[in-house]
Amino acid sequence: MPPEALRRSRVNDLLTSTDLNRDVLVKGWVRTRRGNKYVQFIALNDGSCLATLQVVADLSKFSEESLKDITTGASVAVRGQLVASQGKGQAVEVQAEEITVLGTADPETYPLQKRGSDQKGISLEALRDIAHLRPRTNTFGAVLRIRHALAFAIHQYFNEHGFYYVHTPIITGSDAEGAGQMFRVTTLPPEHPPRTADGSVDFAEDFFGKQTNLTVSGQLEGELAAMALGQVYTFGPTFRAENSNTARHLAEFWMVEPEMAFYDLPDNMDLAEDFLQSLVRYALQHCAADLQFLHDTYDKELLGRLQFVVDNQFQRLTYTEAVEILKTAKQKFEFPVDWGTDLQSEHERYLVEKHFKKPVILTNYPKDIKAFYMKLDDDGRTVRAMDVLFPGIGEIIGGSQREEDLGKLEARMAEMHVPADELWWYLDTRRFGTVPHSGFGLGFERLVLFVTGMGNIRDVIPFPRYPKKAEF
RNA sequence: GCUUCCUUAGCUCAGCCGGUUAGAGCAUCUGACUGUUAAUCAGAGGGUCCCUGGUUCGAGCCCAGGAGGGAGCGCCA
Repeated sequence: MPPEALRRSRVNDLLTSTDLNRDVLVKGWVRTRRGNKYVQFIALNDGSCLATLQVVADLSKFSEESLKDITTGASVAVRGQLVASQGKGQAVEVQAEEITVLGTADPETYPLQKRGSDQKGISLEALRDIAHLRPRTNTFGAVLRIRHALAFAIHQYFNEHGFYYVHTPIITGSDAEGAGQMFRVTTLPPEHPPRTADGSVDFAEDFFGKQTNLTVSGQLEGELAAMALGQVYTFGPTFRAENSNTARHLAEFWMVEPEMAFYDLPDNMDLAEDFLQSLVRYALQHCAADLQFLHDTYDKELLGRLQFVVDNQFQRLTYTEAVEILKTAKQKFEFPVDWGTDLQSEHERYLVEKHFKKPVILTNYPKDIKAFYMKLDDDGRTVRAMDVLFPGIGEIIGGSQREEDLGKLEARMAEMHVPADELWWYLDTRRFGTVPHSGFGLGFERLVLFVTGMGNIRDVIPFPRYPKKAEF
């Protein structure tokens, strides 16, 4: 077969191949090159897996000069024989016949040189400054493959359970969704915007003829779709203009929001629990090598923790019961626990990591600390809210049964100063054929954070956006 | 936004009580070595000590302001 006819093989396929002693073509990026003047070894990675393929260059076939540009980070195409490895450490290797350098990487300026024998490489913080190159590291390759697998598993889960994927708008005309500060979307000139008679900016002149923002949630539109399709979900970008500086917040993140007609709160909890367990199980089954690497490198309890979540039921209890546990806890808290105030993250951590030692679903929060659309309990004091709390992450899911009674919903909106006239279309769902329904929001990066065991949410999204950072 | 810590070579970090010419490991470069495995061995090059100002005979070190980053908290997913 002439070399031109050879199809490129992926590194992952070659490493697992038992079809040896054949011509192969591989292309990828050089991780390291080592050897002597007689034989050189090139570790080649193409992103198809964590491992590298060993390419052997016999110096009787290659001049030292021709290998000079094969440095860490360079891209190459290799044609050669796939053979059983002569050395230890790998089953197969490629005896190179021909190596073409596709792109060089100047060793003096390419920042991702191999790690030293002291094991100290470039820190995760330093890698954030070169986020355009960090996918080439073992860590970010593993994280991005796991991130992909989880996104795929989400679509697969919902598809298999009769949910429809709906696309809710990114630009929204209402700022009444109540989930935090919003980013304004405008085409008005920032220097001299048109003004109304009273001097304020005249948004009637703006692109949409009104003030518009980036969405903070697709939930309200998701509810509209659920009132026709039954079970739906959204999976899209979400924007919060909060000045949040933590390892668990981003200004731009991806959120999964299922919304189900005819689901009450227990149905909602059942779905959330099965959903999360299925996703973690999927990652364990399909990302074993990448997870093992992250386990060995960063977090020796990662695999045990993931398996535990899959194997054990989540602990369900009401907010009121949680407050009782916290009040009698021997642990000293910085903030006092009082019925009616929201739990601090130290309280949530105690419940999850110390008291129950498993994921917790807290329900029936006081109505005054939750959103207007949550269904009021019969006692009139609490609402049918649920927060799923995970170890190390805190709140990974927030959801509720929605208030389906028009009168009660309007009363809650009035109480909480939510402008009902702007949400006339939302209220129409309660006006025409209203049904009990529920839903929740899963922070996708928080899921990736949990599954990868990474410590900072900025390291589980390719190009993180947070206060003072929109590079790349 | 608040609290707190940090910023010294490409990277990870030392740097004593304020005292001569700024230190290590890794990386890079050069050389050696017939199958390496984070190769090994020998040598070399590499510095705006984050910035600005101040104190001092003398500042990487002390003081003030600024910038950037980490961790914790709040907001939440």
